[in-house]
Amino acid sequence: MSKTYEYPRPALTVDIVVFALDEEDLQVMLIQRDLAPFEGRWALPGGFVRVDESLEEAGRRELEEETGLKDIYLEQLYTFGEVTRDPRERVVTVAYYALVNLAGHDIHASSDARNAAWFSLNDLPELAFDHDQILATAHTRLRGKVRYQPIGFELLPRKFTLRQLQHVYEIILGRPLDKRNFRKKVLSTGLIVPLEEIEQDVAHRAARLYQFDNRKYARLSKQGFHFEI
Amino acid sequence: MSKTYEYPRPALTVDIVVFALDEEDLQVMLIQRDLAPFEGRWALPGGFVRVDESLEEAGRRELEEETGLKDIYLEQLYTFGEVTRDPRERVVTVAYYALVNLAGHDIHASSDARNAAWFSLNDLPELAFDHDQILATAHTRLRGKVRYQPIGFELLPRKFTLRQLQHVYEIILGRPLDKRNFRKKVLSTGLIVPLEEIEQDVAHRAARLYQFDNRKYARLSKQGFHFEI
DNA sequence: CCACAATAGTGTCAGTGAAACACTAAGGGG
DNA sequence: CCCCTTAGTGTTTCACTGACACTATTGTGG
Repeated sequence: MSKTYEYPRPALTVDIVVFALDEEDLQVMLIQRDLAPFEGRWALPGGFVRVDESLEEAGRRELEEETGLKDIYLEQLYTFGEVTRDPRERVVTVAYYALVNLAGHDIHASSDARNAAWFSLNDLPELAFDHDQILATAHTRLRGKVRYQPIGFELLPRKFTLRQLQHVYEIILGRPLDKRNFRKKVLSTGLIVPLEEIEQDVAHRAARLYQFDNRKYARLSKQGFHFEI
Repeated sequence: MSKTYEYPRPALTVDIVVFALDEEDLQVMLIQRDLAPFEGRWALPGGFVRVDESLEEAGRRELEEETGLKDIYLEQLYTFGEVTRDPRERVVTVAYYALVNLAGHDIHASSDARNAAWFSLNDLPELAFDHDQILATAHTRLRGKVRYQPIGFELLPRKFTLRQLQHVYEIILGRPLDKRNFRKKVLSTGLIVPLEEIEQDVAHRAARLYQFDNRKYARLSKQGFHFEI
């Protein structure tokens, strides 16, 4: 299986920043390393790109192998290629970020028996390699992107209340939003459709459930529509 | 110099989309290939990443080797890694885009004796590999980015008239802008400072020259300032 | 069953920014 | 000196943003 090349090549990996949301704040999925270097440190899930799979395929495969997550929103973030970012040898990594809703997915211990866990962005352990930098880049991108692309929905279940949606935006943007203005703006896009359903098992007036209209968004996007919160 | 690895590795390259502007439209720098595959076809400048240089260093090195361009605005675009994008073997490429002003740089034939030339985006030859896709991605990014980051200046000489600046925006955005509104908006940022100088050798009333205040922009950026046209 | 607690849901007004719009000023060329 | 070309300048209208407070509904507990 070994292979010889005329010139030395950097190793190529993918790393994935998986974001989720709980009541309090943004969470990120980390894996505890069981090998040197950085043994015992927490790191982003990821691994080597095989020669017969695309970068995104590699990202999805590694994510499922290490955390059990699949069928999630995944987008390329940036490629990190500083010469010394890995102490062993030259490693270039293509970073992706992913958004999941905590309720919809089981996160299980990885197949490699490594430890996988969610961490609040406000309470992170020290990370291996340059993963703190990758994470910071992902966080910045998320904050920027959420304002002009409808990706907030990826962090929620398919049916959600406007309160939940506002909460998503408040946590990502890091500031409170006005309820009435938020509802006006969101509904005025026509992309959030009300359902004939209300939330269940709450100890107060139940809120109406809404759903994001993906097809309408796809149609509008092609016409140069510009979503904005 | 050859090297053996336990597992096969994709080759890693960088490709650069260099934009410039003439009176009419956006131009891109292409190189005519003198080797198979796609011999004789036009392609983006680029080449292999060495193990002892970062990705951006590789991009700048290749660009200077192949086109003579240096000290220009360069930013990472996207990493393309489809399995079959190169017919020879698995090649992953980190794409960058660059902005230059035509007047300020000499573009010379490459050291590899390959042919380098500017092409209008509206009149492109067929490109090698997936370079048409890379170019399209770069064009989209440029159009998006120009609206909320002051990169339009990179396409102009250091001293420019407001007419020239408006022209840059009109060509990138692909639509005419109102002269008075444009001037108001641009000047209201305080980042474009008037000089005690006017343009020379024009057959009509000469316009005042302006200059972008990089230091002020850097200062404002840190404070979360949001440039927008 | 009634009072309370908790969240859902709704409209207006003021201020700000965006877009539309046309004329006078300056300078070179013939 | 007339003409051509581009520079340079303000106002008004309209739409959108942000600030702001009360009533409605439902479950809980005494």
